[in-house]
Amino acid sequence: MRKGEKTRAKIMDIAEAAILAKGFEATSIEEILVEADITKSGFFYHFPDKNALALALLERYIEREEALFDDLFGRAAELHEDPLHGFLIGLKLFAEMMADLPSVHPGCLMAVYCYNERLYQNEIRRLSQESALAWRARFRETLDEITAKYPPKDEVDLDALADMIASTFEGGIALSKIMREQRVLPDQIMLLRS
Amino acid sequence: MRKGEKTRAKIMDIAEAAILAKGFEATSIEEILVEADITKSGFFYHFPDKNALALALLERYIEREEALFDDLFGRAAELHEDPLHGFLIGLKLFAEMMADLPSVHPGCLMAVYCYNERLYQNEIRRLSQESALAWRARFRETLDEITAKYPPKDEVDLDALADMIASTFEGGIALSKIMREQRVLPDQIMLLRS
DNA sequence: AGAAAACCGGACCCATGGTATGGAAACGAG
DNA sequence: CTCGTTTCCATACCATGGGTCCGGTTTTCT
Repeated sequence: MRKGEKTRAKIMDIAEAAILAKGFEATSIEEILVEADITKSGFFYHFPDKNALALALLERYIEREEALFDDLFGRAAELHEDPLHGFLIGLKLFAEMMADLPSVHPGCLMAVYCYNERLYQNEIRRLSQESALAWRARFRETLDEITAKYPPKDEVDLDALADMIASTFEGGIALSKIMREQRVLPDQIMLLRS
Repeated sequence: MRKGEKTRAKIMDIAEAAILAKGFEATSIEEILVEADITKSGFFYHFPDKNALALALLERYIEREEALFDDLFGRAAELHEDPLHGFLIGLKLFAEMMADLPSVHPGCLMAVYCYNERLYQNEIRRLSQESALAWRARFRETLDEITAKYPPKDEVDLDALADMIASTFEGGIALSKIMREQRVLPDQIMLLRS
């Protein structure tokens, strides 16, 4: 029982790195087998097909990201009582984390899939959409707290503002990758703070 | 000479739509042949391989986008003498255009390629990077004009600010696609104006 | 010890990208 | 009208990669 999960995790680690680096279809099962030192049968024992792998990766990715942000903004909230300042600290922590990456951000799995969307993967599309809505809800909550204390001068669509945060991440990651400049993403996050 | 270019354009039109909808690798040459009503030989007469098609598409895409923005912000600048207001009008025009699309934005080719980057496509990576730098330069120029007239209160990195515009587009497009909500992109652009 | 879990081996199928060759229409310039 | 170039078509073929099948073997847990 334990061994199987270890192999499964190994496959997923290798696959995730390769997929973020090269794209989903460009990552062959064959190369995963070689790196994981298993056989084709071994792979298909864990995953019925490549899509199942993609789905499992997405699920794990979303879980991890949410855990990361829970931790990050949780710590930030502890550091500062005020919701606005807590939020700003959280963003700063995140920007620093991104700036500390060994190279440019490896990429967002959701974006990879959204730009590779094959029709038959509707489960993946659903999960992505659901996750994006969760992000909106998460930041919306924070924004509600903030605006309760600091009413904005003029009317703003809080949902759109919440989306702006996730959008900045996605855009920053994409631009970072395209320009091959690591600074872009953290810069964008810091700009968002203003 | 003329016939050939027509066929070539036809192939590219079909391919672009399919690639934006499904991704690069998910778009088979076969389906393009069927839709364009040509044979395999016909295809490979125009493009040595699939990568050449990808490259040609990217080149055309970048040209079109630049022409579009030249036109958009050119018209906006004519409408208003002031650089800041001209710029804001340009953004609004763009947001309206995006909101008027029949469905969600089909996607950005650069993003598709950046999330599908195979090692051997360095020409594509180079072109994307170059184009992104051109966007930065373009908006940087506008920002220079604006800040010359309206000096910002506090120090800002104008390059990062210029990147923010492209980043908002990329992020907005990605989120639009992921959430399958058309409003997201224009909303983000309008938010950028503030 | 014995059942279940976690693989290995290898043969096989099919879709897809790509090559090679030998032509046949279509078209433009002289 | 003709001749060469451009623009394709037809067919056969190859390699790679996803995926199936199935029988066997080792590991692990109870």
